[in-house]
Amino acid sequence: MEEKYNALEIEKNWQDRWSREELFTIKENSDLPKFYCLEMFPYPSGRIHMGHVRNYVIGDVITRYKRMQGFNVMHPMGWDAFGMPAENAAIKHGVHPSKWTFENISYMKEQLKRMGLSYDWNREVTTCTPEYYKWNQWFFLKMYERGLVYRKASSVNWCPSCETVLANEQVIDEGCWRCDNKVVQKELEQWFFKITEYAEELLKDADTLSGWPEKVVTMQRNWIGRSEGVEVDFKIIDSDKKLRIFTTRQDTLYGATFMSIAKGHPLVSELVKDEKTLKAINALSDDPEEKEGVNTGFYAENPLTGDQIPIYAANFVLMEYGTGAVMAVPAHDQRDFEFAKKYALPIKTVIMPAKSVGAPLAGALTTGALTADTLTTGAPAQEEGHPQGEPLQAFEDYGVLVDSSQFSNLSSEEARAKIAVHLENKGMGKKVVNYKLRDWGISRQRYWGTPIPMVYCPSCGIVPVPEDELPVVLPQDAVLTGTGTSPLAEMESFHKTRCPACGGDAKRETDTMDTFVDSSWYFLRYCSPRSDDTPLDTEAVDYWMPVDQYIGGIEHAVLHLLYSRFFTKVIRDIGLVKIDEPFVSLLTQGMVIKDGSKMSKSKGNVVDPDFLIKKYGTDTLRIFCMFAAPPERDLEWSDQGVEGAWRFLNRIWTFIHKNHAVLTKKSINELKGLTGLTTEAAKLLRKTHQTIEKVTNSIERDYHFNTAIAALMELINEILSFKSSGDDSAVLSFSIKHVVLLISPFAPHFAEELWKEMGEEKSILHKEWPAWDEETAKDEEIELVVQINGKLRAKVMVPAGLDDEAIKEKAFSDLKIKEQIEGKQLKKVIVVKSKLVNIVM
RNA sequence: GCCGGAGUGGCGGAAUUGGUAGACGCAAGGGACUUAAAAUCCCUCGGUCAUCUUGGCUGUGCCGGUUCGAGUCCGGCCUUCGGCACCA
Repeated sequence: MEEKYNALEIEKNWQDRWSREELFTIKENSDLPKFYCLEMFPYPSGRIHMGHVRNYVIGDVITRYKRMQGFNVMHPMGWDAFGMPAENAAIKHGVHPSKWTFENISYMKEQLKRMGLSYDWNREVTTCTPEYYKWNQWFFLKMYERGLVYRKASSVNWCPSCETVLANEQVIDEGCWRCDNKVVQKELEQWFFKITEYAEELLKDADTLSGWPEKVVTMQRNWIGRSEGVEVDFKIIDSDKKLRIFTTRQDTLYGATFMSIAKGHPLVSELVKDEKTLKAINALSDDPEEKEGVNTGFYAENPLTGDQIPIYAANFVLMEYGTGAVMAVPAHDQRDFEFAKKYALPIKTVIMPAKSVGAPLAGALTTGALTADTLTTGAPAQEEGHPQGEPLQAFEDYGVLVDSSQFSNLSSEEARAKIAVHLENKGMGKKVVNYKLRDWGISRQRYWGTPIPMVYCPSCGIVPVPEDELPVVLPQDAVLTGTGTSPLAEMESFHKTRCPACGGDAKRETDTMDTFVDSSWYFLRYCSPRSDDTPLDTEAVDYWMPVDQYIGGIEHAVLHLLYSRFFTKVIRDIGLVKIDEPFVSLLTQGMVIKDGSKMSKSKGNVVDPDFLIKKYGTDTLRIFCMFAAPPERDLEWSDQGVEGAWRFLNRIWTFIHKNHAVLTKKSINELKGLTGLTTEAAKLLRKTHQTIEKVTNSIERDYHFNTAIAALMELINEILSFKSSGDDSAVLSFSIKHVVLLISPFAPHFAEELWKEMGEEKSILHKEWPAWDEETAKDEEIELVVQINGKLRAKVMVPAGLDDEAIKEKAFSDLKIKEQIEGKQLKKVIVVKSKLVNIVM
C-alpha cells in the first residue's frame, strides 16, 4: 500500500479539523500553569514574507511544545493596522486606506492559516478599529490627567517624504525609519509623552531583563544614556545674568579656559546686541565634522579660580542636552582642544596620568596638554619633529589633579565627589543626573491613525475630550490627495466641534497618534480583547501577563520594546496591571538572507512562501526554516535545503507506510529497560530514549531547533538501517511513534496524519510530550579515547561505568599503546571518567 | 571614536562545565536500479604525505600564553556585522 505524501490535502484536512474542534481556543479557567507566547504582530502590508514565516513558525513550535508539556498556552495574533502604506496606496490607487487594510488582513490571515499556525483567532486584535483605538485615546487622557502628556513647540524631526514628524527613536542614521529619506529639523508644536519621567525606572529595571539578549538590554541602557554630574553657575561679567553649564568632569574645572554655548541658547539673544556678531552666530554651520565658533565678546567668571574667560557660541554644543552650555577644558576634552587650537585659546593641564605624578618633568607641561610621548609612556620626553610640550590631543582619561588649589593631588574620582560637594556648599552648583532619552513626540500629521482626543477652544484653551465621548472616530469620508496638510485638517465636518467645557465653537486636534502607541499595549489587550467598558480586564491580565516568550526582529530593540516597557509602567501606575515589565523572555530572530543580502522586494531576491507551500506543503517549509539555522542567527536561504527537508519527511512517510502492518499491531506508549531484547533492538530503543532527551534539551536550553531536528534525522537514519532479528515490532513501533511525536511541533499536519494512520484516535495535540528513561538511555559501552601527551593514539570499546583503575588497565592493554610506551618513563596518567585516558611521558 | 556580537570544510551549521573538531543537512564525485531520465538506494567527501586498508603530520581568523590537554580560558592584534555617535 504505497501511498504518496500529499501534503496539500493533508494540511487542508487537519487545519479544518483543528478549527472545527476549536483546539486552539483557550480560557483563563485552567488548573494548568499558564504560558503566554507572543510574536510581534505584523503590519498588513499585503502578503506574508519569509521573515514573517520564520518569526511565526518559531512561535508556533514553542507554543505547540509548551502545550504538550502541559501548559495552558495563549498564542494570539493581530494586526498593527494603522500607518503610512495604507495612505500611500490610497493616493496611488484611489482605494480607501480602510478598504486596502482590511483586504490585506483577510488575505494574510488566510496565508497564516495555511501555515498551520495555532493561533486563537477569537482574540484577534486590529488596531485600526474604533474598538481598539478608543483605548489609545483613553490612555492618552489618563496620561494627560497624570501630567504625562504635554504640548510644546520644539525643533522636531521631519520626514519630507512622509510629510510627518518622527520620534527620536524613529530616526535611523539621520534617515526616516520607514522610507530612509533624510530627516530634517522643523519647528513645530506637538504632543509629547513624558517618557523621561520613567527614565530612571526604565534603566533600573533593565537589570531585571535576564531573559533578554544582553545586546538589546545594552542598547536600551545606552539609549536612555544616564550620566551623573553637576550644574555650575558661571557669573557673566558686566551683567546680572549667570551662565549655567552641565559637566560630568567637575574635576577639570580648574582647567576651564573658555565657555561654549549653543547658538540657539536664549542668552545669545539676550546678551549679544551687535548685529554683526549675531549674524555670524546664526551662520555657524551644522556640519558635525568642522568645529566652529564665534566670540560673543562676553566673559564669564570661573567660580573656583575667579578667572575671567571668554564666552563663545559654538556649533558643537547641543541646545537639547544638559543646559545648552558647557565649560571648555581644552586640555581634557578633544572637541574643546580642537576648538582652542583653531582660535588660539589657552590650554591648561589640570589632570595628569596617575603613573606620571611625581615624575621630575611633570612641571614642563603646565602650560600645555600632553605630548605624543606622555600619552604612551605617561612621562614626557623629547622626540624628533615634536617640540617639547607641544600638545597633540586632549588627555581625556581620569588621572590625578594638578594646579587645582586644595584639590591638587586628588584622583579624578575623589575630586569629582569633593568638588561637587564644595560647589553645593558655596551655592555655586548642584549635583544633577542627565539623560539622553528625550520625551516621545507622538503627533503625526497623517490621516490613517488614532485621532488625538483634544479640543482647542478660543476661550478655554486646550480641553480634553470627555471620556464618555470616546472614541473620537476617524471619519471614513476623507479625501487623500497626497498634497498639502493632513486630510483631517481640511475636513471641517471632523474638526468643527463644540468646546466640552463652555459649549462654544471649538476645533478638534487634527493630528493623529504615532502608530507605535498602538503597538505599545496590544499584548495586554489580547488578554481581554472584547471587553468594551475597560481597556483591560484586570483579572485576565493578571492571569496571563507577563508575556513569557516574545519573539520578533532586532529592529525593535529600542523603538517598540522601549515604548512597551514605558506603557506597561504607566498602565501599572494607572492601576490596571500589577507587573513592572511586560516581557520575561525575548528572542530576536535573525534575518532571512538570500544571495548575500536580506530578502526584500527592492533587492529582488524574495522567495514567496505561498509558492513553496503549494509545491511542498507548509510542513516542509516549517522544517527547513527551523533546521537551517538557530533562531537568533541569520538564515541563509537555500532552495536545495528545502528539497532536503522534503526528502526527510518523505523518508519517514514511506517507512511508516511500508511497515504499516507492524506499526499498528501494538499500541505502545511506554517502553523501557533493555532486558530480553536482541542487541539490535536494544540499540534502537536506547537511541530512541537518547533522542527524546536530546530533542527536549535542545528546545529547553535555548530553542535550538536545528539540533533538535538533527537528532530526529539521526534517529530516523538508524530506524531505516534497522535489521530485524526476531520479533522487534514493539521496539520499532515505539521508536517510530516517538519520531512522529517529537516532530509534531515542527510538522504538525504531517505528524497528525501519521499518528492517525498508526492507529491513534485522538489528535496528537492532546498527547503529552514524551519523557525519556535515564537507565535505558545510558550507553552500555563507551568508546574510550586513549591519548599520549594529549594526542589521540587509540580508541578502545569498554563497558560503561568502570572505575579509574579498570579504565587505565584497558588503556594500557591496547596493543598500539603498549608499543608506544614500551621502555619509557611515565610522568602521570590522567583519567576522565567514561571519556578518555591521557598518558603523559 | 565608544559599546556589543561574530570569525570552524565548497556551503548552512554541530561540539553542556577545557577532554575524539566537523554531528545533521546541502552541494560535489563514484556506483546500483532504469531503454533513458526523474525519484530512490549504496559508497566517498577538511588539507597533506604515505607501505592510499587499521597510519603519520597538520587543521576552528592571526601571534603569543596557561594546561597533561584549548574551537572553548587569558593577553595582544586582524577582519567583519550591528548599535550609538559632537550627550559635555
